[in-house]
Order: sequence, then C-alpha cells, then structure tokens
Amino acid sequence: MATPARLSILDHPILALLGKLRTLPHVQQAHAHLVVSGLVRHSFPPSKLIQVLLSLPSTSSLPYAHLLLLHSPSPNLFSFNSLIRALPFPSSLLLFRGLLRSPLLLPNNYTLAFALHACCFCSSRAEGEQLRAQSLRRGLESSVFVHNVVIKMYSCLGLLQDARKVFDEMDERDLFSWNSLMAGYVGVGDVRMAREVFDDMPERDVVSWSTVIAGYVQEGSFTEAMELFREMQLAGARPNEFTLTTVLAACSNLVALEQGKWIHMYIDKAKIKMNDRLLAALIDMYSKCGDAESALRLFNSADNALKSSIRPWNAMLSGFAIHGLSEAAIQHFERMKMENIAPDKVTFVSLLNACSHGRLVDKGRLYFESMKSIHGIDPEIEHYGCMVDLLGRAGHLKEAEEFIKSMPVTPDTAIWSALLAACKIHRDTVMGDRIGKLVNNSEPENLGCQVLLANIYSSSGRWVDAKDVRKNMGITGRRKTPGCSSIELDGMFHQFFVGDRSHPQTKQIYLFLEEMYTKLKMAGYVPEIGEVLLDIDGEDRETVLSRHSEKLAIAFALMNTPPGTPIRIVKNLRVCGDCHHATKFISKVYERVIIVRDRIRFHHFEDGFCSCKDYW
DNA sequence: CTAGGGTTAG
Repeated sequence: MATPARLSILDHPILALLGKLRTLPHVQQAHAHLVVSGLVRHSFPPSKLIQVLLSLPSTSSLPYAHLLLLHSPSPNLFSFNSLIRALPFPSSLLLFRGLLRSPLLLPNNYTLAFALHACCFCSSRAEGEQLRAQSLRRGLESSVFVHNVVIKMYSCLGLLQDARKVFDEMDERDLFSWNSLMAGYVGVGDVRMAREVFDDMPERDVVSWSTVIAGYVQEGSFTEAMELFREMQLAGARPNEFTLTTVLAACSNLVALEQGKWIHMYIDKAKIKMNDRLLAALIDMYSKCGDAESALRLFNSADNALKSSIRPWNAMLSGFAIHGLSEAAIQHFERMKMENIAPDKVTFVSLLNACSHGRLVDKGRLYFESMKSIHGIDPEIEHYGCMVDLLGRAGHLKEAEEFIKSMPVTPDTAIWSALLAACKIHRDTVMGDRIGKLVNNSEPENLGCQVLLANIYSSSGRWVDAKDVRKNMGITGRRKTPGCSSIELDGMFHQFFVGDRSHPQTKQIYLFLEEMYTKLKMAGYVPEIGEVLLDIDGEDRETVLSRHSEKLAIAFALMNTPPGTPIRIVKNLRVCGDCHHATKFISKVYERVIIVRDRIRFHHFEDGFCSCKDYW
C-alpha cells in the first residue's frame, strides 16, 4: 500500500492537533485515527503522542505510552529516551536493553544518563558498572552531565568512596557535581563530610545551602540547621520553598515559634511559591510550637488547590492529636473522607493517637479495623503500637497483651514500652514485673523499658527491686537520656537539666523555687513522691522533685516574663506525674497559661486544669 | 521536542 502523503507527512492536519491533546480519552481517539490513517507507521506521530502522554497527570498514561512505543513499527530515539526516563525500575532498564538490541538506533548521552539514573534503584552495582563501561566505550562519559549521574548512582547505592573517586577524577566540575556529592554524603548520614564539601565549594547556590541544612535536620542537629540558615542569609543567598520547608521542620523541633512566624512572614513578603509541603510544614510548625489556633486558621484559609494534597490534612490531623483535641481530630478525618482525600498510613497514626489521648477505645478499634477493610492499608508496627497504647492506657491491660501476641509483626521497643507504661499508670506490678523481665532478657540494652520497670517498682515501694534494675542498667554502661526542658525567651533558648546549676540565674531560680513551693502548698499542693526512683528520705525526695527540669524552666519563665504572658516549655521526655500536678497549681496560683510540649503531646495548663484531663 | 542536584507529616 502506498503512503499517499509520504513527503508531506509533517503537514498532515492531524499532527497539528496532537500537541494540543490534554486528556487520555482524546489521546486514545487520536491514536485510533493514526492507526486508521496509517500514520502510526511513521516515527514522528507516535513519538508526538508519547510526548503528550508523558505530560498528562493520569496514572494510566505511562503504561499506555510504553505500549505505544513497543507497538510502533519505527520508534525514534527520542521516544526511547523519554520513556527510559519516565518508567519505574526495572521496566526502565528492560526498555534500555531492548533499545540496545535494535539495529537501527544507537544510544546517545541522554540515553545513558537516564539508564544510569535507573541503576540508582538496582540493589547491586553490577548493572551500573556495566553501563559505565559502555558509556566509556562510546566516548560519552567525557560529559560533566554523565559524570554527575554516575556520582548520583553511586550515592544511591551508598558507595560514597566510589562517588568521591569519580568526583575527584573529574577535570571539569559544575555546581551539580558538588551538590550531588554533598547529597550523597547526607544520604548515608555523613553530614560532617557533606559540610566539608560545602566548605570547599568555590561557589554555592540555594541547593547547596538547602542540602546541608536538610542534612542537619535529618540527623536532629536543629540548632546547627538554624545557624547555617542564618549564615545563608548573611551570605545573601535567597532561600526558596525547599529551604524554608526544611528550616520550618527545625523550628518545629526547637519550638522556635518566633523564628517560625518570621519565616511565615518572609514567605508572604518574598512571594515564595507556596506548595503542599510548605503549607504542611507551616501548619506543623504552629502545632508543634503550641499554637494550635494559628495552625487551624492557616489550614482553613489555605487555597483549595493545596488542600487536594493529603500533606496539609495530615499535618493538621497530627496537630489535633498532639494537642489532645480528639473530637476535632475525628471530625477532621471525617471531613477528609468527604473531600475524597484518601487517608494513608500517616493519617492513621495520628488518628489512632488522637483516639488514644481521648480514651476513645471503641472508636480506635473501629478505625483500626477500617484501615484494612475499608481503606486497603495494611497496619504497620506503628499502628499496632498505637493500639497497644490506646488499650493499655485505658486500662485494658490484658487485651493489650493479647493484642501483642496476635500481631503478625515482632513487637519492638515502642510496643513493650507502651505496655509497661500502661502497667505503671494502672499500678499492675505483677504484669509489669513479668513483661519487664521478659524484655530485659531479650533486649538487655533496652534502657527505656528498664527505666519503666524501675519506675513501676518504686511507685509501689519495691525499692530493692528498683535498685537492682538500676544497678543492672549501670552494668550495661549506658546512661538514660537526662530530662531536659527548654524555653525560648527573646529569640534565645534556655536549657535546663535535672538539678541544673549551669544557668547564669541559677541562684535566683532556686530561691524562687523555694518561695514557689510555699505558695503552691498553701494552695493545697502535695508532692507526689512516688515518682522518685531513689530510696531516700521523704524530704529529700521532695527536693529531687523540685529540681526537675520542667520546674526549673517554669520558675525561670515566671521570673523573666511579664504577668499574664503564656509560658511555652518543651521537654524531651514525658512529663512526670508530680510536675504535671504541680504545674496545674502553678497555672492557678500565678495566673499563667502554661503550654508544655512533652515527647508525645501538648499539655495546656490554665486555672488549675490541664487540657489532657489528667489522662496522658 | 528530552538533561543532572535539595523538601517528607507520627
């Protein structure tokens, strides 16, 4: 059959339309036309269709494009390259091998770069090595571009020495080379090396700064992250939405509300492009800095387009959960479903946490069941952990233990800690004893559980047993994380450890504490000395309690802020029973709102009451 | 008509 318009194929009226197609059904119609008209046998029309398909958001357009390529009688290199780039591993590499077998097409440097990039997802280096050899043979590796992909490939495989070697041997490096190497070090958790590379760079762009800042955040060095962000501004580099998302995460962790607010203002003022991650980071920052109202205001006023992403929803849900606003969390979740946002596993962690903090045992059970049956999400260990916490904390200790036995996954530290914590709350020393010993035998290095066990013993007066556990802990040679509370005052952070005497105002703080205790006792406060682990006299135990980091921080705040100012404290551990009890009295006696963020959630103390209703 | 680096909720 003769092709009627062989010479004027590019003038065919249908070709002008191909580039304008915007939906999958339209592409399918056009495809049918190409088949009927015979145009599908040429290389350009299917190539154009593939290009259009790859730009469509629909998830089925990628497999469709793949099939179109495989069925094209004369596909071009451009189509191969685009698809090798777009397909997931290992389809990408299979397509690349298919291309190598084709006698008509020779791979170019694009092809090799995309194929090398696919090797990031290989479990072994063999595939990548082979491709490198190939690119050398074809004389393609001389390009900086291909070298940079090789650096990334080695980094993805965790082979930083190899990545470094390629970098060192390059005779020409650009910003991408430096940034890829730094990202490689960050990826394997070696932020120190990343920083060294950063310091050696001849020039830096926003990605260079963001990469190291993100590295600090990932390893939990939030202060270093903030410091580098400050240096970035001094250097005159303009942060973008990536940078700010990361810096906001640092603010959240440091409870740096003032700096977080500054970033929010900066985003508006500098017209930083808002996206779902940045919005979620802002919501998270306000929540984690104790300002749940601002978080909600921001979420409610956010653009609907941004709320088609699950991130802002999850950030808000987690905010409700950590603030103990269980009913609001559940309403939020129901609203989410109404808006057709499909919940994911993160959603359920927050939702179950919210149920746990609100003692909503039945609701929690139902939601847990619905994960698999309605939403098709397999519960993971975190979700099982939430359930153990929910059941145990509400006093269903037996059920919690049975639940652990029936789990399809091996219980981890978090699960045992949740059960032990429940034993402590409900004073079940028999179960606590049994579980504690069980964990002790299988994981002797698990200090968290041993602390809990010692706590269980001492709160029931079994001093000898408590002492034994502590002695064993000493043998393992590691120390428990000390309690630490911090507070932001005029943009400066003040840290307090238990019995800390390092603060410049120590003398005044301790004097203030004595006076505070007198006032609290007059208002009816009785210390909960069962919280003290040590076998010492009652009066001394009271002294130990009075020097808990949280009380030092509150005393410092009361001394240094005007009456009526809310006090925001962040603790690295759970708040202890006595501190909780005392803080309620402090909020009443000193007429202050005190917001304490502990390791798990917030406590809002006001007028003698706490938002957790003494259930935490 | 295609390139390579950085964001990630509990």
